[in-house]
Amino acid sequence: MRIAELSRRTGVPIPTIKYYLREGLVPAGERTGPNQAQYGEAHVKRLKLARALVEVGGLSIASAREALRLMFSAGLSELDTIGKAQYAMTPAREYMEDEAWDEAVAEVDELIAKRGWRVKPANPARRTLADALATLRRLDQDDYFELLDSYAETAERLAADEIETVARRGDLDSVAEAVVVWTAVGDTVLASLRRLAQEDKSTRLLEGS
Amino acid sequence: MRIAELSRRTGVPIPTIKYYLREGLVPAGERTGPNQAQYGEAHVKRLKLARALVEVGGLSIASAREALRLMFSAGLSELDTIGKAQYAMTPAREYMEDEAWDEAVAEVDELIAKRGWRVKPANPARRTLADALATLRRLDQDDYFELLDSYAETAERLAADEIETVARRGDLDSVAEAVVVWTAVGDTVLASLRRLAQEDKSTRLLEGS
DNA sequence: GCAAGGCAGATAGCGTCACTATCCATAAAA
DNA sequence: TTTTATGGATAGTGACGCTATCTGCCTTGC
Repeated sequence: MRIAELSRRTGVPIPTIKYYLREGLVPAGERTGPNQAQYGEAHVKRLKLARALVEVGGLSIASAREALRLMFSAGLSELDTIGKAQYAMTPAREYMEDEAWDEAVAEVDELIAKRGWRVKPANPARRTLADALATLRRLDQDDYFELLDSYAETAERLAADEIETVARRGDLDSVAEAVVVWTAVGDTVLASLRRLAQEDKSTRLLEGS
Repeated sequence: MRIAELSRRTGVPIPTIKYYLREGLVPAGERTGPNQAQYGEAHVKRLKLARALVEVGGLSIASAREALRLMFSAGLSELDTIGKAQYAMTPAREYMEDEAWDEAVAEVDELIAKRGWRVKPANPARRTLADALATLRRLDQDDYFELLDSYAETAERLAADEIETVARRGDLDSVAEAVVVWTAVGDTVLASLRRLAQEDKSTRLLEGS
């Protein structure tokens, strides 16, 4: 198919497709002439995937490219490729390194140890979590920390369900795809559900008083 | 205190404080002359709060302003103000309205009904969730939907814990503050914990095979 | 009392990001 | 044979979150 059909099938405007091609989110089509190329189903899929990561998952173009690259990399049989794809999805940030930060880092390490989680030191989620906890401390939201165990418990159960479900898929390619998509879009799903449940609970609470 | 100390206390550069003042994220100081103003503890707190919403919560300046405005609004005794503050934190987006979208909207309604959640139709999380589910459908990630109940269950338990903890606070101002901060920063905490737990579970799974 | 520096407020500028528009030579479609 | 579409290159756009500069005034240290 040509670019117009690719655009129609995915809902992505042609100039945007060209941009994604330039940025390497979508591989080039098969050239059939100086100014002609053919695209296939793989391109449709890849384009939909790229859009989902950027639009729903909120990834930057650079992060999405990296995640997609790892996801489709040949050495995917090396098992840590999937983990690296996850890492690529956490954008780097600068952290304010004060006492609250040191404390938060220690707290994260402790939590991981307590849960017996086996997590590499390089996992960027460690820093992101520490930053969030440090922020809460700086805002004197101390009672939030009572909830941390409950959060961790919850996260663990979710992860168990997710990994179990995804492991039922046969091929590794398909597993890698699911991990990336579920991570990116799953954040949104979970956050939305949490907001809905919060509204319900607070409505009931206020009604009872 | 003057602006230099405000900057020192919060770690926010002076030009940025001036920008936030212009944008209404932080109220003006008390004027003591044509070009002098005094800031107090309230300004320190408000500034830290604004920074947290923008940096950790990822809110736009406009969303943060709205959330802060509602959070400190006089009519906070009207109970739905807190809910509105939540709504302000979900950025608006455009949705692709195809069959997958209609299906997803119905799915969300069904889920809410099944759970017995009392949620206003205006809650923007409904649309956000529908969009995420529609995206997963378009990517043929059908097995994800097996997890939805588990996600909803999880979200409900989390919300129950959160509301219970926050309700222990005495004054409504403090409750409103916690709701906004916990919503914004809590998303990050939960997402990070989920990633950490995922790495653990997948490490164990791969090791066993 | 007086120079040096800080301050509020206004205005303009900057850098990044994710597109979007234009142009060209060529190729396909009507 | 017009007309439209295409790939690739290059340049432009608009939003966003700051950041820099300027001006007239005030505070501070000597």
